[in-house]
Amino acid sequence: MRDGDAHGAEEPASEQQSSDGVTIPEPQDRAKAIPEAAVARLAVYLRVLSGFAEQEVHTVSSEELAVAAGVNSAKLRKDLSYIGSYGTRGVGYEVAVLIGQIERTLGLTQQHSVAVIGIGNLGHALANYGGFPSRGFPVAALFDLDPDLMGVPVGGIPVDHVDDIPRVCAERDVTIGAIATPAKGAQDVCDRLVQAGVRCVLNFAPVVLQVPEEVEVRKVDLAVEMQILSFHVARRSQETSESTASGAEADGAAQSKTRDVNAGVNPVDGMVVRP
Amino acid sequence: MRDGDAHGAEEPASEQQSSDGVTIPEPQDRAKAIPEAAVARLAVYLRVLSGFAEQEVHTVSSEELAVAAGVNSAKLRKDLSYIGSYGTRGVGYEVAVLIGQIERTLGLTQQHSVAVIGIGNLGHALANYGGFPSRGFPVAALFDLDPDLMGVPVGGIPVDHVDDIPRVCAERDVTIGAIATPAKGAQDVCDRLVQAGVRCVLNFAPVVLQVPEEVEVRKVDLAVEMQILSFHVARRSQETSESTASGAEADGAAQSKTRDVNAGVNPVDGMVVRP
DNA sequence: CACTGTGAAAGATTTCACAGCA
DNA sequence: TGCTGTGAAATCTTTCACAGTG
Repeated sequence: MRDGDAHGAEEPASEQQSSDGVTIPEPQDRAKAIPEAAVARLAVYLRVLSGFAEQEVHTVSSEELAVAAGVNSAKLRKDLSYIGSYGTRGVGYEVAVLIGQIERTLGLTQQHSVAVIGIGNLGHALANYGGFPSRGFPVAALFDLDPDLMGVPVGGIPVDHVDDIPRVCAERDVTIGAIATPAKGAQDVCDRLVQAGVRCVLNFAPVVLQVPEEVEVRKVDLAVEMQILSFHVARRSQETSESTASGAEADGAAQSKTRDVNAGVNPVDGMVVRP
Repeated sequence: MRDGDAHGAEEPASEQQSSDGVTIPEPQDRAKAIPEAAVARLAVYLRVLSGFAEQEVHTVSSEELAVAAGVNSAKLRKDLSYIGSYGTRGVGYEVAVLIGQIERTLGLTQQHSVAVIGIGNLGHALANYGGFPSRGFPVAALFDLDPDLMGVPVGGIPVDHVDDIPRVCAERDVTIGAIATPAKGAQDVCDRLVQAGVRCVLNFAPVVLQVPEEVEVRKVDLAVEMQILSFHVARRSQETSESTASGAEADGAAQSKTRDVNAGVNPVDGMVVRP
């Protein structure tokens, strides 16, 4: 679920409509027409497709791609239909074409420089995360409060003071800020980022950030994820009642050791690099 | 969001219905009746409420709580209505009561031991994350492949080898596994966790895990979050067209330095502890 | 009177199922 | 024939708006 996004107000929406009142997917508002939920999945498809490309797989059917991405094929086809018709009936999709189109749709053709604020464990992990640069998100700036960290290079980039956020972000053309500070400092850091013209924030701090409506915030909250899992544990143990025949045994196909399809996925994406 | 969840099949749903065919919210399936989306938000309300409790605020209205949590008050009231009627009309909610009821609903009255697999930067961050133990998720076991790490304590817990997952998880009664390994190892680690009886997985590796249907997986994927942000940047810069009067200036109330409401939220939740 | 709790409407997302094309 | 692309139905989620209550 979703998942977790945190922006209150909606933009005034200057709906582009054809004169007869029916919204048609013209180039201009094609982007606007894609459901939020589908966008999130497109990013997943992109990763899976990269895996296929690496294994020299050139064509996939909606069914294959759907299984690899963990969704059903109808949903996948509908999602892809939002970005256009790039499949071949009776055959499937060309991996390279689909990658290109999804990248275009997600705006990945241009680079987005990232600033990481809060260089603790998580900040280190983010600064070193191989998946970012390789996917068009170079980490361009690091910030912290700790005087001992100033100038210390982490993942090749020297740490600056949070007071320099406006200057440094402007200089290095930062478009995304990743807030990995403790809760207390998060809103303050966020305000500085907004001042500096950053319009996209990825918030790891356990706080609901207050931002002007033109700023997009996405929140990653570990405690919340845990609690959602906890809810499901609780719900299950509560279902001690009937162990329905069909429910008892696993789906056979589902459990299998290290499935081929994802086995070699994008090695550059290794999550963790030790300091 | 939202967020992002990743479980394919649904359970066969042995719907409890009253004999006349209308589903009534009996204690048994009360949990089942709560929409997935509402569960995620309940966890957020819980955090905000903890903040209020700490500031010695004993009563909140739906409006206050909604603002602090970044949702609208109608949604908040509906969400709370799923867990029961604990408000007082004309007054609001008692903070302590609400905290208790949400905790009960989310199954937080019992502890859930967590195992972290993959002790790199992210693993360190997770092992040291103060928000877990304080919220009923003690980190009880750490695993890695690296021989140099075996027995080394991280956040007070010695690292074990991934081969010992079944034994150690059973011994320490682990219910949640947090996979912070590189992509390659993730499915293998996941399989071992499932073998060990773990039914809840928080997956940070950029892979779609294949699991039996009784296992719940939640995925946190940084690259995907970035790409969603990228999409919104792209959409906006595409909207170079009309700069609608209302859209140009910020919402006044929204932007304000370090809002009171969240200023002192749960200090124990500090995201990052330096090694 | 102020605020909760909730049916019912509106909107968004998912699923179905099949027409249509290579 | 096999698979895509997509209207239409089903389902889930949000919002509205107001009756009901301490």
